Amino acid sequence: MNPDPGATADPLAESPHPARRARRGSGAVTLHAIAKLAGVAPITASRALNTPDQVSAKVLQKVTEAVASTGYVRNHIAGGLASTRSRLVAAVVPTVAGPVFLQTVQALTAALAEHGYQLMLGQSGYVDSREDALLDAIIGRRPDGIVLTGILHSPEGRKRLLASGIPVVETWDFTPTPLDMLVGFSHEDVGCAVANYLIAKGHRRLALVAGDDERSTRRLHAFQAAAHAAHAPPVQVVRVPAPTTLKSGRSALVALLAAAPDAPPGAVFCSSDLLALGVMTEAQARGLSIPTQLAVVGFGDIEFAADLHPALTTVRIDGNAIGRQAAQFIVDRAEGRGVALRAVDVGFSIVERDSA
Amino acid sequence: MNPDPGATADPLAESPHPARRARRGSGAVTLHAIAKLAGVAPITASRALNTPDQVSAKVLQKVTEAVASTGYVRNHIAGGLASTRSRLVAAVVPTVAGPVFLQTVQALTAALAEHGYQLMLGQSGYVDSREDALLDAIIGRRPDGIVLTGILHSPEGRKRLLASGIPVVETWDFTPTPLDMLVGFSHEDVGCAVANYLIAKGHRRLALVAGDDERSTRRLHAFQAAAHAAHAPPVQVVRVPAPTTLKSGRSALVALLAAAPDAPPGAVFCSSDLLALGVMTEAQARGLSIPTQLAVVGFGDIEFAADLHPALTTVRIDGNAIGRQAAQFIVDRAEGRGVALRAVDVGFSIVERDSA
DNA sequence: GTGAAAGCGCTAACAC
DNA sequence: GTGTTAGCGCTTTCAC
Repeated sequence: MNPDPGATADPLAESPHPARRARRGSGAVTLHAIAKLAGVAPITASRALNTPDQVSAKVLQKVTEAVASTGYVRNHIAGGLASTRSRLVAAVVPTVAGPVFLQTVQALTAALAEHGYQLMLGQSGYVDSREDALLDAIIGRRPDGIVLTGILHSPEGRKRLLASGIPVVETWDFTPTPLDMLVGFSHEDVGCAVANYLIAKGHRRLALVAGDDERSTRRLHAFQAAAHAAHAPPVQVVRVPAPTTLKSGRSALVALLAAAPDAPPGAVFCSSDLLALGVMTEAQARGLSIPTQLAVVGFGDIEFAADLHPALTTVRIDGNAIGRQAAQFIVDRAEGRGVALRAVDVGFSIVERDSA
Repeated sequence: MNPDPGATADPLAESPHPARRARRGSGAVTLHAIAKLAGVAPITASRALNTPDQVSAKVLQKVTEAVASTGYVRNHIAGGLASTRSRLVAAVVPTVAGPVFLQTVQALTAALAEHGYQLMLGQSGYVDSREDALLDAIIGRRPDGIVLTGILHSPEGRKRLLASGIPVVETWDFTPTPLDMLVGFSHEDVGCAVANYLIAKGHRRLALVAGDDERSTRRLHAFQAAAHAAHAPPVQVVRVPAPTTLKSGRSALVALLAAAPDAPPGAVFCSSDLLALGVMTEAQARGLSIPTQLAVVGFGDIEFAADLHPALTTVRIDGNAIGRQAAQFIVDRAEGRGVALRAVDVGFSIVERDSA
């Protein structure tokens, strides 16, 4: 495999021990070999790679050459053990398949990579049982930080996380009692803002289609409260199982129409853009005109929301900003920088397009 | 932080060295502490955790109790260094934001977790420059395997991967010259099959909207060849930049219609479902009826393809199977099991719905 | 600016 | 079935 022998093999041959045990090792080039090639101590080679300005130019050059000639790639596993800094960060999502957290994961991965950190991905699923095993698997890798997106169900799990001493960033929410650090926004404010937006547009008969997860529920309650405060009639509600799909959006509109044939809603707020697309699809299939007969507002500002027909009015969350800020929090903490700020509210905005 | 002192602190106090250096360690409970608590040697505690049937029931119980009482979580970093098996697997995708590889990543993550492996995620982006740095970051973590989805641009990178000796699985393709292991399907066969399908449906004027990536190009060529073989008129082609979007699908249909106002295509094959949704959206906006005036075929069978209106006819790839098989390959290799098979063709199927 | 020694926490190899 | 020993490959501490 290695077309360049000689250079890498010899330095190890003159080991002082007269062959006691045969321990295999990985066979890869080690920092020791680099040091020998460069004629310096291992620690000096280490410094040349990690903190180049702590060594002389001559040493730096020799080490660099040795690295280039051998194709050495440093072993972060060993480094992590010695320094108790793995430069690994874990992200936990319910599932990667959903479109919601993708942008966050993408931004997180990219931002971490810039600082030399690597992302580990864990899926908590929608079942509690897996969560504990996942947490053990993660903590066992001693990441320098854990980013939580979506909820962590078990209180047991929260305890374990806390006990591990690993920095934690919770995202996509803005709870009053964070585990550690927090990057998110208020779901209550979203529900309230959308209700007021629709009411300001002249709508009275409001409806809401929402997943049965906790965050959607919070938006729902705030939405209802705002409608009530504006003296609008009671909000017509349909809950669908999470994760939300286009299909459940279609069914939800059917249910909505069937429930009140005489007084159909004039506007509906969906707890995801996919749900909204489902509502729009069903409306179109039934010849219901949007936004004239039914106004639709989504949530998430999915990539293609602007290009739908009609273009979807929705709530935009800056998933990118969340990912970047989460990365920043963890890197700062790992680097030992004292962070004054522990919670960031990235807010949201209602993107007004054609569907409402 | 830890509300349960006493149990964990004492065993370490009687260290034989009269305090020479102060090395801090992580402060977490170690296997040594567990062993002391259970009254056995560290290696025995290790065996109790890793290979429980190699120890007596009594020892197993004592160790289990010690683990429970201290909340011990084993350090995989240290274990990985000692055993040269990190139980980490890297997956490289162009970007997590695209819907294409999500199912694969999800299945991969889940399947690996079942075997005690954890996924590291790397984004190669659409720029070559990042690739080398990413590869170094990955190899430096000494994963037990690397799963490649989407193309690896640089031949330099391929060389590095090979030299690292890490098992590699390439996915979503079936090339004749794999780096190592392979799970995918033939893009040529897809292009050919779709062309024949449309022709069998009586279509003659075929069009194709495709991303400018390599795989789409291969489908494109096969599609053209099959159309030509069936004596159909030349295929009308529009290329769009990768990653494909709903928006570019809309523009593509505009371009298609503008290019041949007198002889519009009767059927169009899109290189992604998102593109197909864009074409359908634009068609609907223009009052063009699908499938009567224009038949549309997508690629990928995105989650909501069946629920669109009209339901989208598309090419289904079993991303789940790809992810699971890739995990199997890597676990088998890591476990030292000789694998006879090194390449699996998962095939594809045309899912006939209403749009074509 | 450079180095020697020790050891991070675990497991492979060899005993018994 | 269990223990002893050495050491994975790196970085920390302390010393020059």
